[in-house]
Amino acid sequence: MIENIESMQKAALQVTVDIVVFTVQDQALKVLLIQRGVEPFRGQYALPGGFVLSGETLEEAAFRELREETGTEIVYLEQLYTFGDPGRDPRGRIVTVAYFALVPTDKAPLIAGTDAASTAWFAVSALPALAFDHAMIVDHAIRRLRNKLEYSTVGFELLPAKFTLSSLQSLHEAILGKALDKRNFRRRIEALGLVKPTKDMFATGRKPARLFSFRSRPGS
Amino acid sequence: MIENIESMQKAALQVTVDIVVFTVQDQALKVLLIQRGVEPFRGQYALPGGFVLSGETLEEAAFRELREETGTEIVYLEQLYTFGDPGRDPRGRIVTVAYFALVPTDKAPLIAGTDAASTAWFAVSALPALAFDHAMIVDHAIRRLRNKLEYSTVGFELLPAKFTLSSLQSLHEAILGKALDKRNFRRRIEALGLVKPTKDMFATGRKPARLFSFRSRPGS
DNA sequence: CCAAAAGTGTTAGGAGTACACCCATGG
DNA sequence: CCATGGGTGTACTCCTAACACTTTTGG
Repeated sequence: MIENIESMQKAALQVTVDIVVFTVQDQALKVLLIQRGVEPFRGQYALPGGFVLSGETLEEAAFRELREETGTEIVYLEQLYTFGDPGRDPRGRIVTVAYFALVPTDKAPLIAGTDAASTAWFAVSALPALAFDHAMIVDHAIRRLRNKLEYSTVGFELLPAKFTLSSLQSLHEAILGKALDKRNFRRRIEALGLVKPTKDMFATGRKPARLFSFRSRPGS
Repeated sequence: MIENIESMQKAALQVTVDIVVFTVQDQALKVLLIQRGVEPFRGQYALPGGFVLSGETLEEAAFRELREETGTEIVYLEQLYTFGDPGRDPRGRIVTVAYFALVPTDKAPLIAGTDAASTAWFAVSALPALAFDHAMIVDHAIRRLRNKLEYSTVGFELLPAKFTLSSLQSLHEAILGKALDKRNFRRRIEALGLVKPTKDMFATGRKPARLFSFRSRPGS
């Protein structure tokens, strides 16, 4: 730790949070981006984010920026990694704490945005050029999300309260970018015990599908 | 991202790095701590660390602080988590990027320290009270280390260039804090293919033990 | 010859993967 | 009646975990 005020001053830096917000729409994993209205990188897309205020935690800053910039209702937020190379921002030394967030498909706003020129969802398979080092941040976030899906339950948060197993499967397929075996998928989900059948059916295609919901706590 | 200089200034914070340095000595997982010479928390132990300078990356800051404060030769460094709650440091708003590091047993200095009052290794099972929120940071680091040991090769870095399988096993046991089955452990290590036998034997106890070394690249 | 650590195989259970057919419904 | 997505079971492989005895050496 530091031993005197002088070196503390010397080291004062800017701290931001940037959030990689994911949702799944039309069978594709998508990221929320904002088109910048000012230099640098004017006109290019960037992650939502902004400076951390003195009285708030890093998480609070992330929530606040999302609210202000996109009006998005987040259901999951997790710290990702901190990027702090000098030169990552042409305006000066800025350290950013990156988060990743999930929004349920049915709550993902098509547009919003208060202080940002324009916000839009982009499929991760077709991202535009990104400002700063945001391409690297998005890349980290995608890897983390895919990774977590294999050993945890992250991703469940992207669905509405009641859902079919087929929709859960296609959600996983969209995130992972590959097809999954139906029987193995259902067996694994059942073994996790995090989901329970409801009385309701969903009548979309031909045969009605059972709707499931999340079990809040483990145990029956 | 931010849109004007004014709010940038408003948000200027202090950024530090803190490093949880692990080694294994005497069958115990240990952490390097420094006794603070100044207020706040004067006399209490804290993690090595300090402020990030304007021209260096976060990693470089971590390496520099370790060199300056402890003279320790690190073989592994990984970013852990960023802690930034207001109030975590009584001197003001300080965001710290925590790292965890590993030092080989044979290179862990018993003492060192240039600008710190006194440095010492503490077994994680018997830590003193720590300054700031450092207890929480150490806790995160231990969980991460134990976790990584089960699905990766982190921890190998703690051994000298040539080592016996028994010493590798007791290293793992010290980190995990539990006993492992000798045959299963050897089978798993062999399956990983990261280790190869050398011609040398080690004659400590009664029956001499084969010395192994790391294979730098996968393949024969 | 004995104490102490080195070294070595087999079996059982669980998790993941590959694979194909019948069912219920709306049009 | 048929097209469409819903729903189900079995066999194989691989990884993990439990478990005990023989070998080599120094004293």
